[in-house]
Amino acid sequence: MIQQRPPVDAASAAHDRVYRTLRTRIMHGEIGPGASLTLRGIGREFGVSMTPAREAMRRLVAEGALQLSNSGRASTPDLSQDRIEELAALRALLEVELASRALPRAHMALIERMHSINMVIAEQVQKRDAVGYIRTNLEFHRALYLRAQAPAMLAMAETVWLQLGPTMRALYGRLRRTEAPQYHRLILAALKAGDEPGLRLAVRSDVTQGLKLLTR
Amino acid sequence: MIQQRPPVDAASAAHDRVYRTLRTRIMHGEIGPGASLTLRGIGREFGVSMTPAREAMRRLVAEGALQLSNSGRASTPDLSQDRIEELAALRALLEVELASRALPRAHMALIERMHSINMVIAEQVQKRDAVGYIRTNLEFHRALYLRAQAPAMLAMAETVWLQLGPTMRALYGRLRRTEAPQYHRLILAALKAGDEPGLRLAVRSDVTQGLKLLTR
DNA sequence: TCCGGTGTTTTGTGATCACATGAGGGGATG
DNA sequence: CATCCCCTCATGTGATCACAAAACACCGGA
Repeated sequence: MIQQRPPVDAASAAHDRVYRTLRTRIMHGEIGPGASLTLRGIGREFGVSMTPAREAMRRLVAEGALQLSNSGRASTPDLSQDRIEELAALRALLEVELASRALPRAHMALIERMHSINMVIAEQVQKRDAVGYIRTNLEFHRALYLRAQAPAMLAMAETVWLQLGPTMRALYGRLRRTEAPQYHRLILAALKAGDEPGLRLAVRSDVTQGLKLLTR
Repeated sequence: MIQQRPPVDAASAAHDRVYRTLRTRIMHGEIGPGASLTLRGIGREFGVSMTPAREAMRRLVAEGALQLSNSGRASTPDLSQDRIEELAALRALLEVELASRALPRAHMALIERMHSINMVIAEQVQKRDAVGYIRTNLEFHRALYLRAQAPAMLAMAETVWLQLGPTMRALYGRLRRTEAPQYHRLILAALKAGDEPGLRLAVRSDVTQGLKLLTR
């Protein structure tokens, strides 16, 4: 079966489509830690050959979304506790700064949108929808950080999210919670009040709370 | 010419060798901003086919070391001033934290080694060796940050170095300086004294000094 | 029942090729 | 002399194949 499908630009190229799909899957915790991916398997799923599958995989490995065994096998990372703590510290470092930069640009429309996103989070927590919870939680944070006008910094934060994706899934899957994240309310209150120290503290607390549930 | 060279592991694979060589070249400023790379050109230089050249290029693009035009052409990034400021802020954020974490583990042997590295920097500044200066300067910082025992954080800092590589070259190439970086002495003094606030300030100053020379 | 060896299958790596597209150059026209 | 157009060549993309090595399953012996 010889098919030459000529994509017009990189955004619609096969390797990019594979990359974006897998990236979203991993970031949202749809794949558990330690799961292994094969080039031919990916190619079969997406209806492409090994070449674009390999490029997508390499890209994900470069971002830390996948790790390679010594023989070239790729799998989602199974993070050690030290690594989890380090990535949480990175999240705190980057996201506190992003929130602080976004604060002067956060108007009422944004705060209202974040509030409505938070409502969706509450629903998903009640429905025990772990993947939906992770996705909407990231959406909440990203809505704020986009206002920071700092694309490189946001990209780094997303890379950390990506590395934590499978672990977050495993964590929240074990977790039995019924209430929405408490610190999101603090974030919204600090945003309304224009309280920068309060915002920094609220973001830092929100980011590190998940870690505390794991370490104990 | 059909040759099948079977590498035993990923570290000795052709694509990895190409990747590491290009990465070092970009990080050290051996390639100016805006220079374009072609798959066949890379393959010709390294004696490999387009396949490993493409994998190396994708990896470098994922790390921000290269940027893609809308038609898939890769070139070293020509950063806007906003982006340069953002990356400098990221360096400050990450490296201050790395230095702070390394401080309790910085023994006399490390400080002496950093001092001798600083001597080499002084020589290279006098010889107007821009590439050597960048390389040795990074070695100075990395020697310290390795003690922080935070591999993910160090990897992020190196990613920022990588993105700034070509721009740094262009910057220091225009720069006419005769003395070694002043803030390195402050860093060493703070390390000897165990002075954490002083160390944070010294690292932040050292990281952001290059930016100031550009913005004015 | 558990362990080691052997043959088979799966998997990653790299080379090569066809194809469409974009870039660059040369010439004609204003 | 500048500008637009067309043609050619170079370049990225994706498919396919050969090969080696790792993983796996199976089986016999202790």
